[in-house]
Amino acid sequence: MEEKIFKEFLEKKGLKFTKERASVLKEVFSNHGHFDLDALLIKMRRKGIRVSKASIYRTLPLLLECGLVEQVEKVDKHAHYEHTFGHGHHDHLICIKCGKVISLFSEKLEKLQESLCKKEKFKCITHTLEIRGYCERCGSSAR
Amino acid sequence: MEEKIFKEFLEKKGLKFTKERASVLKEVFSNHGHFDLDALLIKMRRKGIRVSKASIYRTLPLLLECGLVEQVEKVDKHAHYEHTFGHGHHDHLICIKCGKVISLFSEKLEKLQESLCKKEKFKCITHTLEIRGYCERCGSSAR
DNA sequence: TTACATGCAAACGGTTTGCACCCGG
DNA sequence: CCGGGTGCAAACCGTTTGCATGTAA
Repeated sequence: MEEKIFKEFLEKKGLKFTKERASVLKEVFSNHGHFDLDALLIKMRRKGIRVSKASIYRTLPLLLECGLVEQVEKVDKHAHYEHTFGHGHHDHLICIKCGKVISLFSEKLEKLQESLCKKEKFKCITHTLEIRGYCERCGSSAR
Repeated sequence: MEEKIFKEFLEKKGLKFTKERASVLKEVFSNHGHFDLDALLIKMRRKGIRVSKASIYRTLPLLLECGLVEQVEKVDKHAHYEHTFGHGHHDHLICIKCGKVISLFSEKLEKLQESLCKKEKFKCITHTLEIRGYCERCGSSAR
């Protein structure tokens, strides 16, 4: 369970599992799909959970560091995230019209990337593949 | 030649080919490799070329739009760019230690992406693959 | 001549930080 | 009790913009 992973991670670093961190974690895992920081805050406020924006900003890097959350780039100008638990690494198709994000994972793609890194003697840690274009719905009406 | 492409692009949009735009274009194409806006400005100042930061900020989107420049994401917190003329689209390996950017292009990778898009009925316009890790030099000394 | 561009400096807006108080271990 | 955490508001800083002036076509 994600809470256990997070707790152990914090403990290992001599950090505390506070109620604020617990609620951010819980909220992040309560929906699938990507989110941005403001949306997260708003949803938490609606549920009556009190956390400051600063705490969310301070918690997210920890979640990234322990691998429970990944960053999705370039949806718009702020950072977007999504939790990884239960689906692991994957890539994204981002619709430049409606903003929809389609996740996909391709074993073949991962393998190919690995071999490209090997060719360059590059030690791959993470990667991000983002394909921008029009989703099925927007594709037909696209200019 | 890139200047011709840019001129035609501007003309088509009813915009002007000013000396500021010309010098930004020239500077962008005077070195290979990626750059950020401040570095570009500093280099231009050193050469005695006077352009305001605002003009560079206003010129770069045009260069992106006409495909002469592409954006490289996530090197650090500001936007990085590179011109595409003479090498076309390619992907990046970014060293998270020294910041080195290795460009690579793989036909196989492009084909694979295309077929993934087709499967999702997604009309691909652009894509970005960025692999972060350690380059050969930093890989050995990495913690 | 007349849009469109430029330079400057001010405004923006997402993210980070300093600080006084709080609390998990 | 102590060292890390929180909330708040201010500071940051890259990017955008308003405006008076300049200039390509």
